[in-house]
Amino acid sequence: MFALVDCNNFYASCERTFRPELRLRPVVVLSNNDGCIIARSEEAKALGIQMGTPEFKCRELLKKHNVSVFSSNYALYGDMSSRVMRLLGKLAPEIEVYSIDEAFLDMSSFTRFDLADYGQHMRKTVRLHTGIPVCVGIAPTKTLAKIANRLAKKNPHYQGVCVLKSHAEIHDALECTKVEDIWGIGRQWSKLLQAKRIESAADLAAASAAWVRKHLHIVGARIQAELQGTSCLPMELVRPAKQSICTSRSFGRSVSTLAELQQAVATFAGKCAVKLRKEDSLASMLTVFIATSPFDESGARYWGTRTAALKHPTNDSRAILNAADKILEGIFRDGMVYKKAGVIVSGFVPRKSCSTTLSLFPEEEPSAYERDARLMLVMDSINQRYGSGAVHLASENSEAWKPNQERLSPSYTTRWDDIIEVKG
DNA sequence: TCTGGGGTCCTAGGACCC
DNA sequence: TCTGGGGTCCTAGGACCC
Repeated sequence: MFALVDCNNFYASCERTFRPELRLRPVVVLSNNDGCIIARSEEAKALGIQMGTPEFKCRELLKKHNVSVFSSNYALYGDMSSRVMRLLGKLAPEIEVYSIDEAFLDMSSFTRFDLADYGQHMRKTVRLHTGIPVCVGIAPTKTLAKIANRLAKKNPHYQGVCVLKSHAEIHDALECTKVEDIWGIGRQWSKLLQAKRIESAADLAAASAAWVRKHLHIVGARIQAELQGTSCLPMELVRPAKQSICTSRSFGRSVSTLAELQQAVATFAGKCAVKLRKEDSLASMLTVFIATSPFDESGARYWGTRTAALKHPTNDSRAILNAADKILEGIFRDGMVYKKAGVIVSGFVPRKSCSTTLSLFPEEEPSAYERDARLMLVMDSINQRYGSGAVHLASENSEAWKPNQERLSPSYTTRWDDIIEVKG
């Protein structure tokens, strides 16, 4: 048996934990640049505010109902997440942290427990120690646990915990779940399935396996098997190493000149390099993209992207910034109004496999590689101590290219300055 | 006026190898 | 007219997730 523990309205709940007067009040959290609504409290959902709506489109509604609106505060959510996960990790022998707000737990050894009771115990524990409300779904496969969790959230009579164990329980749950609400079935596949009159999860479980294999490929075949109760998706206990790292940003304003884009791309490339060093790996490929707004009907549209191999695998900020700048010059088109840009590093090789070539003359000066690595180490440690951006390459400008966050809450749990501000 | 950011996996097809 | 069999690697594109 697998349990899926999922935090309710996670970002909104994080904000509310530190503002108890907002309990029972509508709260929403915005995406970067304060663009779209990405989290809503139950009260905000009840007002009809949809997930992903641009803020400007429901500004009136937000104002009319005195909704509390927050910019997204990832320092806060990340820290609250790790507190929740630490607690969950103690409640089961194995945990897979699936996303910032959900985790799978291995319940296979809990045969002597009443699983619903234990689910309640988990909920109470997390609520007591973090203030975050969670729901629990328990079932024989991960996909069914997802469905159980959804039912626990939707139907109050479950009181936050839904266990699907017997054949009948599972069948009833599949009957009342639409295909588009199954984990792994997105918009395109829903359309395809509905056209074939496959409308509920029960329909999909009963559909022709050959048809599913042909049209939804191996991924869909696995989903079907999981719905039928055959577990295909095992617990993943260690986070697999990243295969790519991306830093991208929509601009709060229009950008047209190469010089401006160069500064933006240099800034994003610098952030990629820092993330890369944190992962302790080297990248061998670099992608830069620049784009006009997909929503602007008037101007010319353009999506420019190019990937290039780096001369040597590296995580050196200077090498990555230089290469990114060259790519940018190749894809830049004059006369466009750019709204977004990004840098992706990929083709990772572990650092250890590259730096171990021993020098024949160890008394000599350190190799260029070691010297560069030390320089980056010094940069990172200065920034760690005095705040990121304390030292940076001249072409970077984090201040100029950071997203708009006009309604940012204090980082209550990760910044001393912000805690003092709360007291004051 | 104003529309997020960061990921993964799979398939198909082409180039190339012996 | 007849034209093998079995691979790998790479890339683009399409689907999905939170």
